Amino acid sequence: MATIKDIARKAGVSVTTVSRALNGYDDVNETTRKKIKQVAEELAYSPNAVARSLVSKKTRTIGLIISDINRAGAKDAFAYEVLCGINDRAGDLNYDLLLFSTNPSKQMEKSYTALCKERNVEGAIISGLRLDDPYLQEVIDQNSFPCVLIDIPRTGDNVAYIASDSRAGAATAVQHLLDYGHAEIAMINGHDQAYVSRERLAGYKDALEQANVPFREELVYDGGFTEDGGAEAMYQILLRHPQATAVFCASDLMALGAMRTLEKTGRRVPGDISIVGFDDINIASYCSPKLTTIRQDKYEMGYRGAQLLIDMLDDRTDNRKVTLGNQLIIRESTRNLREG
Amino acid sequence: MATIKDIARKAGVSVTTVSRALNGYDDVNETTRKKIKQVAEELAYSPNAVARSLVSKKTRTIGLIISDINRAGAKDAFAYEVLCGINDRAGDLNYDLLLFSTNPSKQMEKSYTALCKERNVEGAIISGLRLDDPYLQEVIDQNSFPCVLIDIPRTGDNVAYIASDSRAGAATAVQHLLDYGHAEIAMINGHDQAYVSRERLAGYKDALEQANVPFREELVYDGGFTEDGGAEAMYQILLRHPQATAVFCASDLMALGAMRTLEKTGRRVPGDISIVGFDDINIASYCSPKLTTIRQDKYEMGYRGAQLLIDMLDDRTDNRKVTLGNQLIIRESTRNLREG
DNA sequence: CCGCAGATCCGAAACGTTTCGGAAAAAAAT
DNA sequence: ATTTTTTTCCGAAACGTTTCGGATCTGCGG
Repeated sequence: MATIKDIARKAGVSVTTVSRALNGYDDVNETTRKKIKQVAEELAYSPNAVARSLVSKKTRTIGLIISDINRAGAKDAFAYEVLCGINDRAGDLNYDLLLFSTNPSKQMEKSYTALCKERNVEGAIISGLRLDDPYLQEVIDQNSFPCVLIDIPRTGDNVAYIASDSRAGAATAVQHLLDYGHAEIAMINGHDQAYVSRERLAGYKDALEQANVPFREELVYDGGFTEDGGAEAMYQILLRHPQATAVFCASDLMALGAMRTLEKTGRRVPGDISIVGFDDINIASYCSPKLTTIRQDKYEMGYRGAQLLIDMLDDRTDNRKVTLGNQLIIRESTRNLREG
Repeated sequence: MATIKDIARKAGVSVTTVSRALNGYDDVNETTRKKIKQVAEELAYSPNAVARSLVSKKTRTIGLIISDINRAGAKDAFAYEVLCGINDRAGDLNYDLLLFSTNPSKQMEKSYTALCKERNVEGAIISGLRLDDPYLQEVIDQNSFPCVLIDIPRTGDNVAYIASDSRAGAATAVQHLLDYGHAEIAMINGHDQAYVSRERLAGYKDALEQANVPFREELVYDGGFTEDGGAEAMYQILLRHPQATAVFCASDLMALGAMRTLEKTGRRVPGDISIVGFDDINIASYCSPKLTTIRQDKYEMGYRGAQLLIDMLDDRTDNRKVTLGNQLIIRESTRNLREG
């Protein structure tokens, strides 16, 4: 590996000059610059970013802590789409992404903060954390690097977040069912350590209240955000609330599980029961019946999240909260009881 | 940011001792070690990985060049699943992942080799490259870091690859159609700069030859690996080869496109035409009819690819080629003409 | 001929670690 | 009491860059 010193020696100049020549400073004669560049070429010189970072204190790297990058997350490609958004925006602005090996199986020995500090990333984007994550608070309190949280509404001096408006989205979903004349609407939620679950439950209540339908706690089940959990919750609903005509699911994956249960037990969707999901995952528009759902723009979350982080890095913003809107996509899984 | 020097000063020892104490060397008195650790704690010391890398020449980082991480790739989550596999294995072995910002829009100014060398990654995994990628050859010829290619069958001193056996997989798929009594089988391929396309075409020919069915070039169309491309290719097939009773698609996404065309034109799958795909993407088991396809274990590709790379890093293997088997998954999109 | 401005270059320090080769002190062996 | 070993420590160099503060040289106006 040729270094700047090798070039200096061979070109008969100092390392200072080589550095300045290669970095385009203007206090170096064009002839020497040519010469230096040529020598660099001959030696197949490649700058050492590690050494550079050490002195410049810049790594041009964004740390990524995405705890839901795993096999299970392949169906709803939530993490993936967020990642794509981040990757695209970061790429535009010439930042590389450092994906930390957060090992979910054995508990981590190092905090997220420690990881980021050690590696000198300039900022970090964190996604997929539970509210009870032991290291979350430390991230929020820390003050050494800017940080963007995805779907976790916490802010700090150095911490911003980007989230989709789960509450309004859920309200829209339930409103849609109410508009279609459904009165007894059950809900399959995720789990109570997810921010989005809390919000979606709140949205569910909002819509009911708006329509003067009393909220009944017993109509809400947790499906843990998994397909199997959704399927299981649906069984409970069928058993205990046979009068329910609609179910609002806090994720499409759980909605898919619920539909599986309904199919197995001979119910028709939306004939007997209407289903509305949340996310608009890819499968939603291919399954049968096609799923009515609330679309979240996950790519946009990543893209805007990366932008937000970089704005913070450059001190270009004081904004610490970004909320994205969602959209109701009506497909085939909901039935209008008021028509025929 | 407290450094090792600060600790040394405050603890009244040399930096050498601090370094050795913190790194668990045994030539330091346990009392001093305690003291040093305590001071480190007080100062909230966090080691600087950049400085460490500079001298140790190790970054414990694997470079990732995955050119198909983008929005379009969300449906077939190929890149995603591979990434998950890599992430899991790399995480187990305590490597972090550096995702390079390969900007596909504007042509890149730096080669993959240059990126990896500059950042001092210990090795790299490359996926999603076309055979005519201008920088591919350079990677293969380079000798400065080990590299694993995914689905690109090229090797070198420092370059290994992992691929799924596309040829055998394709042959199995076509064989399945032949077994079901189909005689005129069209094919929708990807594009000719993809290795897998070439292999799948070869597999298609293999199966035909095996069954003494003459290969007819005009039955093969390119769909560019996109859903729309598949839909378009299907129109061509319907128009020009109305006798075809089955289509083998080189990807599930194109198969989905083809089914869309068939539905629009009033054909029934598998009643009128049988379809078999390739990949087994998530949607394949949810769409209607459910898609018969060849399953590739993409997660496994990533996982084993990471393992292979790390083996190379540790000089633990001479193996430069890994091929994974595929599996025929029979669902609902193929009809057996021999029964009823 | 002097002084000065601009152009071009360089030495040395700094970034935060690791590690080599040895030194001082304490303990053990002779 | 002297030598040898062991334990514990440290100085200094090295990794490959950037950058600060000059130094040297050239040409020009006065």
